[in-house]
Amino acid sequence: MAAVDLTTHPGHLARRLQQAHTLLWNAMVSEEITSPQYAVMNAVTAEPGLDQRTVGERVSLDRSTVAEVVGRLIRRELLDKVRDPQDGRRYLLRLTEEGARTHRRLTVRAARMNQVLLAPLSVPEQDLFVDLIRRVSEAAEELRRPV
Amino acid sequence: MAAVDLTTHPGHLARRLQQAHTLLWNAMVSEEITSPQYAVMNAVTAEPGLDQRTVGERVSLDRSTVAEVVGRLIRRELLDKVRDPQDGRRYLLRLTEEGARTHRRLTVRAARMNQVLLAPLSVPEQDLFVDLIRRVSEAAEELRRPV
DNA sequence: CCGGAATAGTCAGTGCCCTGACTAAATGAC
DNA sequence: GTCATTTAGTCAGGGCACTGACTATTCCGG
Repeated sequence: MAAVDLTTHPGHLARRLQQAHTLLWNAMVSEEITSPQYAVMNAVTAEPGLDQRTVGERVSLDRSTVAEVVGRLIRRELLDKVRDPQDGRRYLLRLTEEGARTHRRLTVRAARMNQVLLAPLSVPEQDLFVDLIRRVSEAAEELRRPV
Repeated sequence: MAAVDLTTHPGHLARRLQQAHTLLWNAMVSEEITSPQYAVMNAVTAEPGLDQRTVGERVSLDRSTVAEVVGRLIRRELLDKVRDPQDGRRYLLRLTEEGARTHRRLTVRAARMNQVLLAPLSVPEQDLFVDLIRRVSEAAEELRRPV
């Protein structure tokens, strides 16, 4: 015995929240473009010409994962990658025409999906929820810094 | 332009919360046993002799993922798997001696880790936080049912 | 100017997570 | 009792996410 109730463990709940989100994303936003792919497109929309490392910083992904996601977006011709003439280590990222169109389309759908996802909470609870998650994950990110 | 602030998207925040949790888990609970592996061990502790499908139900994992996680726990000799003599389709799962010991050890550490993870929130906020995540993910799980 | 440190990206390896197709076993309707 | 349906588990394939080792380029101190 001595088993624990996992529904009191925030880590376990975070994983289930993620699952719920992915489920809803596939149903209401896109079956082809995933949420992390959208996040990368969104970062490049905000700051065209970003390099991969900085994109990773913006969306909270490590270099390897960014490289994979970027690779997939390029394969689908939603993203372009060119060497920085100023710094031969960097690649500069930019959305293609189709990438920009896709981003706009998904932005609308993602907003609708967020409403459905948070529908079980009242509006003030929704704001509180977002605030609490943000505070917890930001605090934990600090612990990473001094590595 | 027309980029969106991802810190208002609960899905994105959920992913970051997961990252934060994994980071803390590795630092404070175990580098070998992952949180999903612990969840499976915990389910088997609560109900020894569970089959894989039911374990998946208890910890919110699909059959394929359970099979992988179970496989890794068996390789580490923390778990045993035997055919159900009553039903030749099922495998019954049970912790080994070492598995039970490991589960007890990690339970203590996980409790400490949860405190650290939630430390940025006041105690009433912590309860609220857990309640809100639970409500959102449970509601989304309902949407899966009628598949 | 040159050589060592730092930086951007890649690659291999591990683990989580899902879907869809498949196999083997059990069930149940006739 | 037999055959179609359901069920438990496996497997292939795709995507996310990390670490640690490696390459190429840039930067910086002397």
